[in-house]
Amino acid sequence: MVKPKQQNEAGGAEQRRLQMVDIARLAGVSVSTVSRALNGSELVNAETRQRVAELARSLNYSINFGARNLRLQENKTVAVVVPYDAKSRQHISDPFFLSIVGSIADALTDRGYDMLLSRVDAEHLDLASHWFDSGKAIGLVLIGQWRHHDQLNEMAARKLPLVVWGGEMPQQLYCSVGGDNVLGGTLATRHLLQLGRRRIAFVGDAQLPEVWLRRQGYCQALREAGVDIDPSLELPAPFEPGVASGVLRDFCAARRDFDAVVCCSDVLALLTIQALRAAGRRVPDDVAVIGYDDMPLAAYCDPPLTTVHQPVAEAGAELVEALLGQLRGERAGLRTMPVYLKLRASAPAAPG
Amino acid sequence: MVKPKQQNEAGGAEQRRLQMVDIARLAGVSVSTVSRALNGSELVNAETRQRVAELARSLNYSINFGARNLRLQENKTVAVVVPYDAKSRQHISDPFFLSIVGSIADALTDRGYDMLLSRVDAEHLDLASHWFDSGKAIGLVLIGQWRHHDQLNEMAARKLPLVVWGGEMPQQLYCSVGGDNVLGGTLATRHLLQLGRRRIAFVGDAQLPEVWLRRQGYCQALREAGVDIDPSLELPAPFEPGVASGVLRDFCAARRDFDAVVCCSDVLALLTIQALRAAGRRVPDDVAVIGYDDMPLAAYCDPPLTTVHQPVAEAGAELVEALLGQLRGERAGLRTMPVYLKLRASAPAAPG
DNA sequence: TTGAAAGCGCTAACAT
DNA sequence: ATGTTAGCGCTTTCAA
Repeated sequence: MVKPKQQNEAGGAEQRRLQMVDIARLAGVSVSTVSRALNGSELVNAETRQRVAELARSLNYSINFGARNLRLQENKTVAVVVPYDAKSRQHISDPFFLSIVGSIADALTDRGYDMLLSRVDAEHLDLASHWFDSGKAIGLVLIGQWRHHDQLNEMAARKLPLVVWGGEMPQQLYCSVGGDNVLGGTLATRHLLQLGRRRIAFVGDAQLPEVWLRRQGYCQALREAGVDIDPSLELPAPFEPGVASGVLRDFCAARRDFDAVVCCSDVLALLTIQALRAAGRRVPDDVAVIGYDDMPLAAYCDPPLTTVHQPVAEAGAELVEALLGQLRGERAGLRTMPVYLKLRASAPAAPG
Repeated sequence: MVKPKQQNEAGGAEQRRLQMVDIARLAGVSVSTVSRALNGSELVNAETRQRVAELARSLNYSINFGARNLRLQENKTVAVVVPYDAKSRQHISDPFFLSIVGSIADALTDRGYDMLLSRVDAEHLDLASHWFDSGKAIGLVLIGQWRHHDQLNEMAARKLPLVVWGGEMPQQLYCSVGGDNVLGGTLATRHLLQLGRRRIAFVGDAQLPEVWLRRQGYCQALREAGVDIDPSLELPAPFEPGVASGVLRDFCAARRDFDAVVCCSDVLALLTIQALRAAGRRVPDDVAVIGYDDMPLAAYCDPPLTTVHQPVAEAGAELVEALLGQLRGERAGLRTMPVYLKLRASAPAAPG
């Protein structure tokens, strides 16, 4: 026989956690009746139901979900995983990712799900599958594809319930939800062209699918306008401020032959503005700058950022719906959400 | 008899999840042996242990933690709860809170715990106890006290394993971990006084314990310097940018009789700078501004923010240690961590 | 060294 | 309308 250790025996801080059998005894009914009452079953006498419910509430009893889930073979927990760069030991602190997480939290709560939040080395996204394999979560939401489209495809092939925030890539087997990155890149670039700028730099690491797509949009807008694409104006800065800051300063110190910049995040835009000023150039007069994400702070920087607005609030709901759809057995589709350009002072509406 | 529904029968997307009995059958041993092998028990033959472990790994088997926890009466999940303002429907998007959450996530992961993240109405912090009552989490970390010191005290009285990020208040029964708010307020104010400023405004909602303590520090520094405290220079702006922005613009439009501002967050500092500029005043020449938190972006604003640095990275570890200590039965103590002033351009080192 | 069996807290089929 | 009972996947005592 077994006598598992009671949790808090050490400090005696805690009395044994209440369970159904306690409520049953106090109410003078069987455990099944308590279970039924608490689950609002019609099978139990209304008066009894009332009495049991009140007793439970007054004693602060709340059902043991571990046991319930085991019995029911169900689980209402979703793992949300934020990749981080293990090499640079930099944690993702970009406000955009954090906003997305918040938005997912809301969407899950609305639907009665719990959210397990964790980080994973961006080089081993597949380690995230452990949440599912161990039964701790019924599915995964991954924030960003990073450099491992391949791993994500393998995870999908393994039939892992998975949704990724990111862009649509060729040969993609996994379900993704993301903003329209190509459009975002185009809108930003087109606006700068309309301002009369012709030497437009692009800041972002095109190894990342989302950035790669934005770059497509950037190139497309340049071609439309008959402006030559100059690869030397492309700066592969990572999202981490610590690294990007140096890269940008070097670039701005070395070159003055550009009059606008498209950045792949608002934080990068901020860093770019700093670097430009350090190099003695004015924003937006000498160089217009456009960010990406429209983070809450974007309106409050100086100058306020013109930026591509991403639908953060809707994103959480979309991601969660996509995951739950998959669990219902629906085909895992891709979803691209609209984005728009938010005009502010860093690249104003009127030329000059 | 019972036949619980299998999870993914609908789409047929998923095969039955592997369990110990499957491994046992394939390895030609009993379930107990598999259990022992996987837990590295000395009781099982080294060769068998090896074989079972390899089999499990090759099949991507991973133990069902729900069942294990039920059997063992243990749980390695901690709930982290971020309050939000239900009235204004504003979610906390302050980078500082999100950084703290990240730091807690790391600390929990290091110690082998999982993190359940959720939000709660700041008016009903006590609802967070549901995570514990339901057995979903062994304890709670709450980010901020907000206006409900009382509720937190009640939760502690109920013997809920709870740690709160926040300040030390009189009559406090619950365990808190926080930066030294009084010191932070003092350091900021003292620095402004050293710059020769005498009319120093204070921006923050003193109904919140942390802000209240910072205000103590502010008042103390003023008294030290023999400067009168002018209550009309105290502006009770909330942390939500949407609301605070308007309040600050009105204030800066109406008054020019101040030459410095102590803000209770970096976001508030940013908003203050915006409002000052809109009113035609220069930062730091006309008005020096000091923020609070030292969020990652603080160095990259314009001007870069002089701010009170909070020990975010250490905070996660402290919070988690405090919680685990409580679970071990140790006295729930209060912990105040050092802060320091990070000098940047919004209130520079040298006067004038 | 291994297996059989009990039981963690809960739900539901089956009895009454 | 309520009680009895089996069993969800696991660990561990007990027996061999």
